[in-house]
Amino acid sequence: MPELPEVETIVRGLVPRLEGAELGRARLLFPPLLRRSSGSGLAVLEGKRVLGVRRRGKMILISCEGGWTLVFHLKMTGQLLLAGPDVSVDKHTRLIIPLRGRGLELRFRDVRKFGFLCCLGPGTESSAPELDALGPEPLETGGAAFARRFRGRKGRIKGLLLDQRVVAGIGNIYADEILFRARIHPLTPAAALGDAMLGTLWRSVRSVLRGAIDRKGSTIRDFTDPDGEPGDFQSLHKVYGREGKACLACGTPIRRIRVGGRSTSFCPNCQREPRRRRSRH
DNA sequence: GCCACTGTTAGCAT
DNA sequence: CATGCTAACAGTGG
Repeated sequence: MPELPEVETIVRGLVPRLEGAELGRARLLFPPLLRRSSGSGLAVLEGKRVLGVRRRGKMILISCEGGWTLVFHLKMTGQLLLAGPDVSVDKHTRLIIPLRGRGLELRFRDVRKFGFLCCLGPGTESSAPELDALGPEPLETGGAAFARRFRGRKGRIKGLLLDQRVVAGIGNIYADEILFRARIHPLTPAAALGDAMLGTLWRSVRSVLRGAIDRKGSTIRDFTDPDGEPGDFQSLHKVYGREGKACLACGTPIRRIRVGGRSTSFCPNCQREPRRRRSRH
């Protein structure tokens, strides 16, 4: 499930123990994980130090000496874990990179194998399509710039929130929570939202994502931080996973529909149906 | 056993 | 360009 708040939680957990660490020899247990690499795979990393760990959208970027950058995407079930070498390695572990002198390993674990890793050489970071196509960071974008990404667009607002090219980092859970907070129906065409509502949407994006980061993310099934600790924002979800339960604002049963193939939960009273185009008669 | 469902997103058809 | 469906994979629950 890792969306922006979960990925941010992972990055914050990695920073103190990864930055400055020297990488050992990587063991790639599931080679298809490595989607893009310049030259000889991960061998180039051995002996290099980690200079920084940061997040871009839902991706984790680990920059190393020599201008090399590791880019992880966790997709549905990926995890980055810090474990002692004595901790058992299960069948879902896809990559192990020892951290020399720290008694720790960085491990990538991914039950469904959707996740990927890119190992980008010096100067190639901006040419990676995975990064290049991403929209702006929602927590670093002002209200006017945010509104501009949506204003006048014909697509449904939920679909646009999920589109990583429009804005980076929002996934299915937080899209529903954001729309509930903004009191916007998920099927509303973006073009039907005036600047006032786009402002409300922008503030909802920020408060929901910040609140979730404060709670260290949502654990629905298997999300954990690098130490294996779950988040607890799921206890504050207003609509996701609450189909049939009473809306916490008005008591109306939460409904679940499908929008663009994605399960979508909302309150039919708080989030009013967009005006349908009426056929003339 | 079978079927539906799951937090992502790339690719392809319409 | 927009929208909608499927696949990639594995596990869970009815």
